[in-house]
Amino acid sequence: MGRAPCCDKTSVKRGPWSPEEDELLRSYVQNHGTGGNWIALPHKAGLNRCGKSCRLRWLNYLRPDIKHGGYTEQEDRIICSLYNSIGSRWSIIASKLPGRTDNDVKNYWNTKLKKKAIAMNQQQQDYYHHQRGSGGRGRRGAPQTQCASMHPSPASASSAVTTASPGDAACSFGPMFSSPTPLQAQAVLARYDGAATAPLPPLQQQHQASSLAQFSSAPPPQPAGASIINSWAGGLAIDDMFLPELLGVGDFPPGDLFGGGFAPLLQDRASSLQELAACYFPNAQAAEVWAAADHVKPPAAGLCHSLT
DNA sequence: AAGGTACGCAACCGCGCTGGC
DNA sequence: CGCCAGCGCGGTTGCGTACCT
Repeated sequence: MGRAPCCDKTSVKRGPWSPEEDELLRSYVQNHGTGGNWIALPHKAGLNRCGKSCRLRWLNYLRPDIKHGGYTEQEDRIICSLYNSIGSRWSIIASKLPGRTDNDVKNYWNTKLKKKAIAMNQQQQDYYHHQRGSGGRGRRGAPQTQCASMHPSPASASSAVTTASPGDAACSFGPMFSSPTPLQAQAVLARYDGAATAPLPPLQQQHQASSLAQFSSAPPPQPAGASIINSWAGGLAIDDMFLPELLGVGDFPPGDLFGGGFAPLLQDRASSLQELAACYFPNAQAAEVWAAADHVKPPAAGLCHSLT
């Protein structure tokens, strides 16, 4: 037996909204608010629509502060960085972009940004192979490609797999990465947020120290031919993985990072790192609580407030 | 100019979570 | 404590339009 539908789909209108319906919904919400009950709202507003449909229409289209299109390079970078770090949690990513909705960000990623990232990855791989082929020393540690940075965490692995097209082979989003463990995330947070945060309990300090040591250690030797992709477990810290993209700096070849046109927006590396860490947890204590709860994903509430 | 194809986006679907009872 | 209605989210679908042949 399946889940009961939220409304009688045979008796409510579906499909595109008419301007009249938009106006009805807009005026009702502006005058009365949602009343905390979207299911009852369409009846009160005189709309022959499902409550969920009304909610979606309002949140994604009618809300007064909504922006459509015209994504800036800064927004691109925020999306890419957050996608890399937390996966396809569009509502969280969208919450960092004023005026953007999760649906909008999701569509933008799926239709434009992902291709951009894939193209850049290919460019970087070509560059890397060229460097190796020409006997260059290569870059510090294992080469970090845009592709690597574009791999979502396993939190989104399933969706990433389903949305990847066959043509994505050059950057096949797959479950290649293991997420940072809660303690690792905490360690990363503490690494950049340390001075301003309260000391951890002794046991947590011990765990954090070992986690940090593991997390921050140099990557193990990469087997030939398998060196492109690094993993959390391989020793890449958050900043190593995608901070250069966010900052638009680092030892990346010219021309990468979406054409290299991203001027550094965050000049101060330390504060940038803190902002990124804050995308995971509001503070070290929150990270600790989360770690103690052994959650798989960072908590949805309170994320990334520093970027808003 | 017409038909086919690709793309972008709005909307829908269904599941997990949460809070009230 | 369990149930259930409602909410919120991510994934998917389908339609309109732009572009190509």
